[in-house]
Amino acid sequence: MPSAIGASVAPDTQKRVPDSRREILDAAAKLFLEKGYGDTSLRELAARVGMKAGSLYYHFTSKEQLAIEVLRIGVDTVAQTVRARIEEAGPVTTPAERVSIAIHAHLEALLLKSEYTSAHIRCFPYTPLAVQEELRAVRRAYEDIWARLIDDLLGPDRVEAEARYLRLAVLGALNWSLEWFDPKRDDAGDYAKALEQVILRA
Amino acid sequence: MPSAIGASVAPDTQKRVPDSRREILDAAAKLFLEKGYGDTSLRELAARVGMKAGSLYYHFTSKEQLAIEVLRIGVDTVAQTVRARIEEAGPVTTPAERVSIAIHAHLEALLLKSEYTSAHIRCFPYTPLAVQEELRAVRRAYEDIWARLIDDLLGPDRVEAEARYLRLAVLGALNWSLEWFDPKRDDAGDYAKALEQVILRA
DNA sequence: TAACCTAACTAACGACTGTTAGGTAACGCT
DNA sequence: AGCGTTACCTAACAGTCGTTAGTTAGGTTA
Repeated sequence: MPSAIGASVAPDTQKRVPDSRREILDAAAKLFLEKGYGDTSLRELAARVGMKAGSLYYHFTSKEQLAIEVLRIGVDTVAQTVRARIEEAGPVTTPAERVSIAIHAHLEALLLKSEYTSAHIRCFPYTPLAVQEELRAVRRAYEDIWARLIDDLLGPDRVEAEARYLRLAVLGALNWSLEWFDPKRDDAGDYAKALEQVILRA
Repeated sequence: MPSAIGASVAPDTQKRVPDSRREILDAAAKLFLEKGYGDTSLRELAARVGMKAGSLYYHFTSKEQLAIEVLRIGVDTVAQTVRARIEEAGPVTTPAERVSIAIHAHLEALLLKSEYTSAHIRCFPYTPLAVQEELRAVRRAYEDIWARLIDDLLGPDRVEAEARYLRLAVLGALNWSLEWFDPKRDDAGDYAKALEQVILRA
């Protein structure tokens, strides 16, 4: 009776096995976000997923490797979110429209969607140098998306240094929201709109 | 020969005694800035001022108290810098001029003047709750300066929520500069001017 | 059934943490 | 000359850290 077995398997196809690895990554992202890298202990992390500290080493070779993986997912998430939203808007958008879309998408990933992204933004600077090295490429790739967006916005007779400062100002206004955003009080979309208004007047 | 003694004392009046307490605070600010609160060890801090860890307890009652003192100096410095610059400009300034002055002053304190201020900005969120509690009032006082500045800029028919978002966006763009500012490449005044241009178009 | 793999466990290592108690030189004041 | 204070030291406490070695129960495959 293979059909009966097949039928009984069908309803819960995607995670018959409790995916411990993903659970660890999820919990690590949350802990890194709320405590930072150095103050996150593997024992507390293990406890949150119902394990002992030593068992984590079955899934990851070291705390640094774990951090690399978490923070990489963080950048990838926000980068893919922004790219996807711009793609969805079609090929005939103005530079200003694309900047607006990117602002909304960045905040969506940072504040609503991904603890990985917020963990990255918050604790990257206090991570061991080996971790920072490992993430340089992915971070650079995401920065380049914004460099392109801002360059298009300012047009061909922009001053390069000013474009850079504008980009960093926008990213600062976006990322700093982690420090004050309160879901009970604030709305990510509202803030995106406010920010978009300020920027799209130049 | 009291006059001779008096003359010999005069040249070095202000710090005949090497002010260890201030040296510790200075070194702590630097360490908090580069490593964060949790990863700053009292032994390394002591080593930087030529002491042993236990000796720090002659000057401070705990690591938390030390952090409170460092971070408080950080806010006080930036608040006094901003207030002083606005004061210097005289009583007949426009709201836009005052915002411009505040932007320059905030960046001056954050990036050039005070490791205390940058230490505060960078590691406040990862500080023990007791420390955060202790600093709530001073932080609030500085926020209020900016709330006033932005309110004046937007005028009486502003929307309260939008004023708040604008204020947080500006402070985000300012504070985030800690993450990318490189004295060899960047100029704090230039960034201030770029930022001022973006903001004073609304 | 025997061999192997998976996913966890326990127990311990050495290093490091903030903190405290007690000791000790050097100094100013009486 | 002696006393008290200042500003440090040494040594240790109890606890935590990341990490490793060795073990074990349950499932899969030969």
